[in-house]
Amino acid sequence: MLKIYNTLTRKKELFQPLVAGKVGLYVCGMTVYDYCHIGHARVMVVFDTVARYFRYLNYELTYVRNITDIDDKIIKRAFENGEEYGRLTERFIDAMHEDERALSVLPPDIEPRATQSINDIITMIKTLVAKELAYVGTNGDVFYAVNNFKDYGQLSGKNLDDLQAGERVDVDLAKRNPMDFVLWKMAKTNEPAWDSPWGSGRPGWHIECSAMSTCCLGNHFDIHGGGMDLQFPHHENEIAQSEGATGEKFVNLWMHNGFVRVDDEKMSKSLGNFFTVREVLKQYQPEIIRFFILSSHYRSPLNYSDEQLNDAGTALTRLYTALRGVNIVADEIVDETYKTRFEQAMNDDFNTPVGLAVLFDLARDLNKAKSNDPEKISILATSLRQLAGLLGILQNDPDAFMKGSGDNESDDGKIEQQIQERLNAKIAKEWLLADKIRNELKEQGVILEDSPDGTTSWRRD
RNA sequence: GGCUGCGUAGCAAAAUGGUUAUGCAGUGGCCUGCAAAGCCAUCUACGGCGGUUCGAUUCCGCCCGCAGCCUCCA
Repeated sequence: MLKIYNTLTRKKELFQPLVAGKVGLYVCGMTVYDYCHIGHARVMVVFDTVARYFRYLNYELTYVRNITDIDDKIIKRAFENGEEYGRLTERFIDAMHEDERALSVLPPDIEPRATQSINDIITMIKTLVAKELAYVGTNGDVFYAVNNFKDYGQLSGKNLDDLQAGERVDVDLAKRNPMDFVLWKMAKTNEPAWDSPWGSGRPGWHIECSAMSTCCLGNHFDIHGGGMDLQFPHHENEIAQSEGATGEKFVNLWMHNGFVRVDDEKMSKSLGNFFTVREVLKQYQPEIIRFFILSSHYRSPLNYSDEQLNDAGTALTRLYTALRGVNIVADEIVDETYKTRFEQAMNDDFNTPVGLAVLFDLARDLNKAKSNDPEKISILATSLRQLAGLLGILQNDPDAFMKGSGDNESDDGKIEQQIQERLNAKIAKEWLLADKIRNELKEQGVILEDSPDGTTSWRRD
């Protein structure tokens, strides 16, 4: 039985789909004016893992993740670059998809874009205006009137009276209430704009997600997710907009993932302490990043450091070492005990660290079977690979993983050649020469492992 | 000021009212020409103070510390 932590109730709840056997999942995606950083990678990997698990449980899943391709920062960046904003967003959407593929993140079923949803957005704003939940401010922008939505604050546990509006940012005098937020923003000269009943402008940030999610999944759907920082005001505002417009409950279950931190501080664009995915990929294999992300629970903070990434690499190598040289049989059944343990972990709010612990136990069993119980090797290896597949790891060829990527093949050839020389030295019992070759390779980050049958395998450290 | 959440061994990270997490690192052993990998064994824990309980790291209260949100942010 799958249990998921619901931010709305602050409790783990038994997951009950609105329609038996089906799940609608909406996740707030990226604003595309820069490369994805590790924090974005966490959202992608976490919800990809959630999606994989729903499918594994045989749910018919519709996974929607939007792209914010128009907003103030995009306009600003495009202006700075002297670039047309649409070109800028196309570039970064492509880059995002590249990063995604690298991290074995499967594409969502629907990837709606704000600029392609303008009609739906305008329709929703019209409804809100008609219901007096929205009004035109003194500057012509359309605002949402938070005072007229009685449940405002239900998700974040905030009380309108307790919020200190204006403490950190100037209150916009065009609004009736400082907490009111913009639905439609009037365009300045030369800004991208769309026609609307309120004049030429563009949608506010929050409204696009309300419009796109209800369009793709219906007025009322199962799960909405995103980063912790979106809880307030973004998701709170989405609830106000959607429930205000449709009169129906918006979302049953809210999932929020924790932040990636650097030196115990949130990784964010505004702090400038972020590492982009492509930057990190130069140093670490993509699977190591994925493993690193899944090694902590999705709601916990995740501290980014070289030490952590190196540990993740070592740990992953242990799993691949267990699989090395073992023949995986495609139609072999998965071991029931491990399968049950793994499912119990995942059923408990997607507890991937425990899931990984199960994989390590499995790997140890497999290593033992190699010397004790050859008949079990096949089922254990297959189980390891299949269960790991639910996390999107361990699907590569073990040798390919351990020999690393990105290095050219002539290097590999040279290494093989030196290994052969060392094997000859070993046969001649010239231990000094053999050790010298091994040390030289070690200097280059190549570790040799002799096996009992007289062959030598190697991996990159 | 208001609202969340967190504090576990050298590091990372889970679960749990009484019994082994797991990975890395350390120590001892097996294996090996020596290593590496692997296997076996083993040392380091639950921020502080009270309360509930036969028993609390686990539940409750208070305190201390940390992070996040209350502006855009995944």
